[in-house]
Amino acid sequence: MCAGISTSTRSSSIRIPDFSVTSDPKARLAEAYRQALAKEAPDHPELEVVFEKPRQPEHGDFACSIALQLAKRLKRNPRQLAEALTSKALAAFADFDKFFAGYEIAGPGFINFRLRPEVKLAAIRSALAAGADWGRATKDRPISVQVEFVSANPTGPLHVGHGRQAAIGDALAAMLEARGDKVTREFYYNDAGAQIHNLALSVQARARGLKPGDAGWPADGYAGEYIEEIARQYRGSLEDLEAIRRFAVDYLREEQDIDLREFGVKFDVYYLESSLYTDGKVDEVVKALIASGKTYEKDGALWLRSTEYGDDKDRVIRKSDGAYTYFVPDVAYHLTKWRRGFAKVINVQGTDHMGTKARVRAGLQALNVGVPPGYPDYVMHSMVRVMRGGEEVKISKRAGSYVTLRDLLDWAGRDAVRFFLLSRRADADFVFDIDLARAQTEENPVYYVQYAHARVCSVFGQWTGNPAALSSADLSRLTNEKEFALAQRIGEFPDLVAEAARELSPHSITFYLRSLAAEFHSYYNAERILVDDEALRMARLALCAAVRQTLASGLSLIGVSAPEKM
RNA sequence: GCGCCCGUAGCUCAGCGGAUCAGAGUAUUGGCCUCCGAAGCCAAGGGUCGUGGGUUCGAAUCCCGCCGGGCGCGCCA
Repeated sequence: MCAGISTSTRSSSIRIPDFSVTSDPKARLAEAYRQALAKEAPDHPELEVVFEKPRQPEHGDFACSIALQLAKRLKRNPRQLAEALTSKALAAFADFDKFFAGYEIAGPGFINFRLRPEVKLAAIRSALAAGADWGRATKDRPISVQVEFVSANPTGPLHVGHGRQAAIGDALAAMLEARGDKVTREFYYNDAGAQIHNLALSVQARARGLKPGDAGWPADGYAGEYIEEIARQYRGSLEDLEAIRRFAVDYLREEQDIDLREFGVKFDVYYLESSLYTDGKVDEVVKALIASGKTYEKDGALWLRSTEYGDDKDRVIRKSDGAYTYFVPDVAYHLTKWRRGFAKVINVQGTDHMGTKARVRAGLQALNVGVPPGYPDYVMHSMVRVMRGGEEVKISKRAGSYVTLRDLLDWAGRDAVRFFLLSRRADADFVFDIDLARAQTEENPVYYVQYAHARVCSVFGQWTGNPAALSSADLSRLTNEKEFALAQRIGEFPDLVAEAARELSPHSITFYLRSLAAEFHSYYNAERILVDDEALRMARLALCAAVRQTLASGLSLIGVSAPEKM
């Protein structure tokens, strides 16, 4: 929210203009127009006043099309309405001139506003004052949010899809934290059930000298090379399947942890599916579902009428052989999330788990314990294809049937992999070009952003002044358009983070960083920073310091390093 | 067959609560280092936004059909 309060004391020096304005002029403007609209058109409360930054700079800094929307409903001339709304709105906006250089009614009825340059430049002070907290916000009443991601079965190495999830989930968590919520990162292990049984059988078979395809090899056995490694290192009895299972699961969990550490992802909670059985939570859910009256017996199995809660078909709870389906622990697990007090839960999953969304929500609704209908949220991401040398890579030796996260890290490194995996919308198909990610000298977007940061650092490395003095630099010495644009871009950062967090779209951070880096590179080539004129030099250094802070803060949100040298 | 998602420049992709939306990067071509890092900058060419309708003064954006692609649709997890 717009705090609207400037806590900084007015400087006594008359040489320094007032840059301490922290009110959000856009919010003020929108509010003024909302009130004007309420007077002009009380019958149309559905109309929303939105100010946006026009694509083309000549259309000003903020633009609004409310007059056009209203004209349609009132069947009146949009330009006249724009004038009428504006005169009402500005009459109520006493210090308009303090923020804005002017406005115009353009085209069919757009209202365009131009900020005063010093308002744009004020972002520089804000960024410097905030330091590492730039872009962050605090909430009076933070909510408890859980982001569940990766959640790979301990049946093999992590694949590229898990990598995408790790990048997305960790960035989402960081963004939500930055906006003031309390975030828990959680990993759920499906360490019970048939797949784990297959894993144990596969390791046992390998240990007995069998290979995939041999007579006696388990029907759904795992063929990857890692099975052989596990079998080689297992020292216990080959008859003790339970011991083999435990060994294999521990081995693979450890291996996954190593990859995640290298990727820079840490989890607060690891939740084991098996604990849901040992704690009795699975039984509890079954009883609760039966008590709900929404179950029925058919063909020897127990079913839930999940279609009554938006699922596309009813689900089996207990199979005719007496065992529960995976549906039950899934619901039990999500019930624990609700009971653990997570007001908001975001599950990051691949689109191959599309079906679980309706199922889990339906199961929670059937329990009738007050869980909201849209709980939990899902961010579904599509699959990753890997290209190398102009060809698609489909398998790795180690995993057998898929490319691993480790392959990606070995080929391109953490920063490039993170940045790349976040440079697409989650639900967009994604082709990971290894050759591009490896390119250290050319067209690599990661280096483009990191280079901007290193460049700023390099400038500061050649300057011997006192950094503390930057905060009192005379910003009115900044007078060219590139400087205004850069400052304005910096000023957008907090809103951008808030918006990306709300929309659950970490990719917009990477796009923002590219724009910011581009504007800085352009500025750097056009103007010299370390000029002889000391006041101008200080002002430009202050701008550079704000750029550096914004790049560092943005990169940190997506888990990419901000190097001082490259 | 049903459900969800996706078709935007040669390639990889933004934009998609309509308007001021035809964009970025890359590739191609041509310029810029005696000067803070050329991993950079400046400029040019390149697309009837899959397709056909509809709503609208106005559609890449909303609605419907079709074509093409992905993922689901198990008493597997």
